[in-house]
Amino acid sequence: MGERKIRNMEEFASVSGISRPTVSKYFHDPTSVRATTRARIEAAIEQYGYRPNIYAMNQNRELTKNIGVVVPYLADPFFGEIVRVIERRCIEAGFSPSLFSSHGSADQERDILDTLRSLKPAGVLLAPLGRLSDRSAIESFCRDVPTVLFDSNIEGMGESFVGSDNYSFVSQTVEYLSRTGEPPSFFEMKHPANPNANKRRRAYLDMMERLGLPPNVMQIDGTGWAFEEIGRKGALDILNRKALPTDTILCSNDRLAIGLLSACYETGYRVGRGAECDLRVASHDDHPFSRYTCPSLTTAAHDYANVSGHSVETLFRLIESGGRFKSREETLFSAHLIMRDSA
Amino acid sequence: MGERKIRNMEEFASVSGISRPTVSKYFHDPTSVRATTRARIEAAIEQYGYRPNIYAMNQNRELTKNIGVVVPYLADPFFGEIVRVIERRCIEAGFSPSLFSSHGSADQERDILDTLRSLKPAGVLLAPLGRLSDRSAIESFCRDVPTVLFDSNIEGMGESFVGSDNYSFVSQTVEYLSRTGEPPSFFEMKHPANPNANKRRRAYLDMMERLGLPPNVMQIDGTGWAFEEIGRKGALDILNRKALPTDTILCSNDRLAIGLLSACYETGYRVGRGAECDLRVASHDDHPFSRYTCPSLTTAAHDYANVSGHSVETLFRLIESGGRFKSREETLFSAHLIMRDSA
DNA sequence: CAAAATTCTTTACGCGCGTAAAAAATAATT
DNA sequence: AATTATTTTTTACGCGCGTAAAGAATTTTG
Repeated sequence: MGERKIRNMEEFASVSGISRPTVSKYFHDPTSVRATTRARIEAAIEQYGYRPNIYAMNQNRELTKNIGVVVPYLADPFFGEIVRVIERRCIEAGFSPSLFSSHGSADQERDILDTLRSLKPAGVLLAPLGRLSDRSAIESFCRDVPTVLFDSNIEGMGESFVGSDNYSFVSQTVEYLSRTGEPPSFFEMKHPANPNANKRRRAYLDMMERLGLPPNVMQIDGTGWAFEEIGRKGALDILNRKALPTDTILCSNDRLAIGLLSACYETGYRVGRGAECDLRVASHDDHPFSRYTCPSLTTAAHDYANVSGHSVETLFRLIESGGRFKSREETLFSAHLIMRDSA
Repeated sequence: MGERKIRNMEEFASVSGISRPTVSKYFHDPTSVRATTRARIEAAIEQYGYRPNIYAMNQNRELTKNIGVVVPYLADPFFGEIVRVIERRCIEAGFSPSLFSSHGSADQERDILDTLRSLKPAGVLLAPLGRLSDRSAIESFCRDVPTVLFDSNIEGMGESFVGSDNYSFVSQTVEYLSRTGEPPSFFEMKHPANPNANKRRRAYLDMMERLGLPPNVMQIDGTGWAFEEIGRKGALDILNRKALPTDTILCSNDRLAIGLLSACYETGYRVGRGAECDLRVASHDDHPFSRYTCPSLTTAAHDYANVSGHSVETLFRLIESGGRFKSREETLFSAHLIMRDSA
């Protein structure tokens, strides 16, 4: 690598001794040219370090090799992990993932979709904000761009949804908690932004009814994505008022639970399943930090690998099918219980 | 918005009643055309929803309006927050930020730089992996693309570095801890990936010497970016061996501290500054979760706003200066102590 | 109101690459 | 070796836009 600088494909073709259309074909799909030709091209790439101009490449192509990945909140390590897997798979499959975070704002989400449209991506993996999302913006986007929703479902939008089965989360935690101690009260935000939260509440109520137990839902105030702080404030309020209905709390999600556990620690409530403990706490998501709470958090874990893996596979199938499925697919993966020390 | 679909700038120019070169000029800089012309173009944009093809736009332009943002580890909420601020500022200034995460891998970092090169960005904000980074890859990249390093410095690379003053972190925590109780031992990884870690150790040793106190450094095993787990394992080892040299521990960073606190909780060590406590723990970074550890973590906080803000401003200045500064700038922001319950 | 300054239109070319079609070269098959 | 199948070369055009130059239109200035 070094020599003189190659300016364009024409020049590269001439120094590699292959015609430009063949070189172009190679960059579109290396296996589409004869092995000996491929070797010569690759030797020249090695030597001159040439890469085609991606802007010129994409300007005519109706479908680029770009894949858009949109998450609601990047500072949440949960999405950080999901993104890592998705990115890797996209690159392995020869796509260029572009990553976007709505940062909890519907305006940003809309802007991102606008930007994505002009990137002409082959497909998009979209984890929408949820309740706050601009439905019509997403709807119109999904009409134009092959889109797979993940994490948060919005009925009818996108060609497919891949996520976790909220019922399986809650049924496992409720079953476990009520089998091993007092039945749980449910701890959640009054106005959750994420549709999964509503599914979880309904699953809780359903499970409690099925088990013949009295349900109890604590709904705390707060808006936005600072779930830990919301959970902490809400929990402090309840604990200080000594308004705990049971000695077992099931949180809608781990980030609320992290806040709640910090409130318990501050107010001296001992959390765990030992005899000396005041309170059991369990939750859902298996947030990367839930291992490090005090005590470590018993929770129902997403099938991370399958959710991210299947999202990507579905999008690849969608792209190969020309951007449309016959009917909208919904795939839900079951959770599995992670027994730790908090319950 | 609606009408018929506009295919290109030619068509858009004709429906808006303005010539194409003028329209092109407008999209390059709206203030460069007369107000009345601007109004007519903007009315047409509103009506037809046209956006120029970004690939065609960028194909000739030597400098695009793209800005690359590279962080070492996106699942770390610290970087999630930084990225949020940076993105917003870039967009406000009319740039299109593209976000990349090395996910802790030097190979990925190199690939990202390769990709970025072909994106022809106006500039790049790079938070390198540190010790693991492929120095020569970064060096050659910085020669070709105007780059501002942030968070982790690599001597001599990029036109500028913006980060936090590690000495100010450590001097504040050491001073505070040794003033209010036993002087601290230092808790860190034996082979830290991040250059800040080495600066912090040296600052610790320096401070202790200055205060005339005996230093004590505990170096734990472990590689990679799973700092919490590394911290937990290392702490468990020390606690179980009852090998704590002092009752005060200063962690190199919050993620290690989070693991250490979880180990303390597991093994029954009470952390805090009360008389009933066994141990004080403090740390550095003010990680978004350090507020929610048990007990909440006393730590030295990055000047988040200034680090991210000044990084962006510096890059803008660099771009305006044609991509080169006369001499390499280094800007360090001081930390401030956040007193919480752990020490 | 005329002259000067600014802005816009017309015309034209080029960027780097995709891609189609026909001819030529190479490889596989009999 | 001759035929056939596959791959490559040659030639040529177009994509959507940037941009330069010269002239026309508009606005500002004196």
